[in-house]
Amino acid sequence: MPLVLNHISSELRAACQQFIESGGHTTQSFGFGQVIGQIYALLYLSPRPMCLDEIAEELAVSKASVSTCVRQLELWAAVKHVWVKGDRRDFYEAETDFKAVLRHSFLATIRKKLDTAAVRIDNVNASLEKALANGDDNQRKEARVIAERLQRAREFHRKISALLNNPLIEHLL
Amino acid sequence: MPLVLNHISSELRAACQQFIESGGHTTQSFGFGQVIGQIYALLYLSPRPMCLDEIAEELAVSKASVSTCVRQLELWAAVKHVWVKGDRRDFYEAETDFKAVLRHSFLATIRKKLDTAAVRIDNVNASLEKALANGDDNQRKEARVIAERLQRAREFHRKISALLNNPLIEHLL
DNA sequence: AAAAACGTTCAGTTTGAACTGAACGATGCC
DNA sequence: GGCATCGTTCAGTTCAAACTGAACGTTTTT
Repeated sequence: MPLVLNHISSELRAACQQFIESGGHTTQSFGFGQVIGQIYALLYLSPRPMCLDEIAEELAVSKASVSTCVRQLELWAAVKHVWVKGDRRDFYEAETDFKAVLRHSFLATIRKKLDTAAVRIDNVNASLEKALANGDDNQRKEARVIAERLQRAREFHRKISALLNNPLIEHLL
Repeated sequence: MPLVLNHISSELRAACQQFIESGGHTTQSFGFGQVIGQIYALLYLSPRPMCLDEIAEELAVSKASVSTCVRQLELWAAVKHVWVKGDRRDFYEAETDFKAVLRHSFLATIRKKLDTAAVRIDNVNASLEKALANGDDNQRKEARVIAERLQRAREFHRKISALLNNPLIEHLL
């Protein structure tokens, strides 16, 4: 059992496992799986880079999960690929700059969701214009009221996007 | 069929349904169900308060879902209870102040998740102190390194909490 | 060239949460 | 008092996403 955390005291090992479990719980509560948080927490505590098999064995999960999750973490810039000379296995270590991780993962995810929502609202607007053009007077009046509300929703959406892209936020961290 | 949106033109009705569907998709992508977003979108567009049965019929979902989701929306201050005199049914209308909704729903949810994460990290710290007290020299050295990393994680957590509670954010909206 | 090691992929399973349908208690109506 | 209406609750179902196990292609080793 080449467990990375094996040589440390049992109390410390328990603390690390709690931390890893906590990381898994956190990511799961945000809609990403729990394995992804466990992997990041493990790499964050590990004194040296780890390869897929080590991670899988340490966390007792399948290597398939580790493969996909590590790729996702790499997309988020949460882990970095590390080459160990003389070893063709892929080693990974955690990005300890939380701000960078947050920027590439959480905020990026929210931005993406908001963007798809914006596209959908645009489609609504298209339908709305047809309604404004075609209906009779009473219908146009109704349409104008709803158009106004949709306009407000769109404006709010714009404000949220601006807030997420505001560099001030990262300054506050 | 006492559908609220029935008297409007078919084009406008299509636009509303798209908007409702979009709302459902948005809330679902954030981990709340899709019904909750559909209900809010429907009430947001509705010119008059609606009762549970009307909502259920309009969205073609069970009244049980509407009951629980409306209660959740009420917790978030996203919908308001409205009494119609001479009618003992519960009517609801949408809170159109998006900032208030965001404050009570999304941000509150994130704060809550972060708090539970903090509690878990505190537990880790407790285990860590035992490790620092008990082990031999080498183990204490290891523990100090990990303790430092946990300290950084905790510090970052504190910053995030501060950011979420920073009134400046709501100012930016 | 054969075999072993490594990472990826994909179909299948598991799991957890959303959603439903039916039963229930409460409240107003006749 | 009997009956209908309304909202809630809870066990059961459905459904989607996470996760797994096995197969595959590629690269290295002997």
